[in-house]
Amino acid sequence: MEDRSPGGVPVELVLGGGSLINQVGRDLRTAVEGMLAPYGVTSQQAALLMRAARGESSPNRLASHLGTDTAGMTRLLDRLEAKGLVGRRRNPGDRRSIVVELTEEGRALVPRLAPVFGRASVRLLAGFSEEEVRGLAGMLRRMLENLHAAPGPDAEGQASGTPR
Amino acid sequence: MEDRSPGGVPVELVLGGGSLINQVGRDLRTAVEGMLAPYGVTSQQAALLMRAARGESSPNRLASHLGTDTAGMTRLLDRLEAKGLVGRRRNPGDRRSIVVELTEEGRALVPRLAPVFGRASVRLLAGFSEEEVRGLAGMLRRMLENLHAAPGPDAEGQASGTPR
DNA sequence: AGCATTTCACTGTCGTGACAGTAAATGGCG
DNA sequence: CGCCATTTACTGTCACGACAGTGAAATGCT
Repeated sequence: MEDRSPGGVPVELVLGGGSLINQVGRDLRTAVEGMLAPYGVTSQQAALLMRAARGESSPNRLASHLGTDTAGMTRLLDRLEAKGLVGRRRNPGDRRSIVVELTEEGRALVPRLAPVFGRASVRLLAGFSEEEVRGLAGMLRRMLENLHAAPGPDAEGQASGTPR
Repeated sequence: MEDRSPGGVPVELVLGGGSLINQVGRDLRTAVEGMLAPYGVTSQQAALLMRAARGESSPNRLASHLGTDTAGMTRLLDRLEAKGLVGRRRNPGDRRSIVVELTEEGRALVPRLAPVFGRASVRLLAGFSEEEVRGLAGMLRRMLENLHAAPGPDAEGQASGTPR
């Protein structure tokens, strides 16, 4: 399809863990983590707390929003439970599943976390116009779609409805 | 709920591990790893082999290119050494440091790895114009600079007119 | 109803990042 | 020349992310 000459593609965007995209992601994560340190939570943990505070209570669904799988969720919840920020409860309607609940302490922490992500955004995107940010977000979503599309070199066809 | 920070910045670009940037980075990594599976190496390992083949032989410098630190490098080299793809040698000029050398097997693998990254690039950027790719790369670099710039909790006077 | 299939959370394992701390080797400097 | 700060690779620890496999519960099918 409208493909591009492989030679023109900057491979450093993709190269291993040193890829630009991964580099930005990691540094961003590290920066956020530094800002969250005073609250004793990591960026994943903060993200989970904020999601859960908004009503998402199933590990399964939380996992998809947080970019991990249920295995990772189990341990993430373990750590948060150990910190006394969340609790697990059996779902009476479906006894296979679990209800994630914030503790008082967890609930109290949430309002302090959101601003951190806001400040991180501002810092990350300093000097970016709104249009650039929109363009960036759009490209990121397109890349995500490209990756989720057919794994073969001849990626094609693939309606919408990304699984995540 | 406040989903945007001042300036209309979408917080989901930054939110925890579910951030768009991290998501793309991780999915890209996973995709590349799938393509590399036949060769029995991960994307980091492949990236290291390619770098080392180009003459970079100091763990210290390799680490910076691969987006990790010397601690990560030590273990990465451990794994590659265990696979028989690289060898370590003491640097006679500076006995603190190490020279990373590809084994025959490692050297033989390198030519097969590069095309994988090329194909991954093509797939990731399917439908992108060259101009978009340039813009994307530029924005990624600017974000990197922003992150490295102001480590303070109070974003150093960048755009958005943060008062000092 | 009875059985196969799915779904869910969980456990085990591997590969990475980030950070702290260490020992050996260098280099500068009085 | 001897002392000290720095550099280099390494070890220990924690938090993830991906994948495979498990047991229990819910669903679907016959």
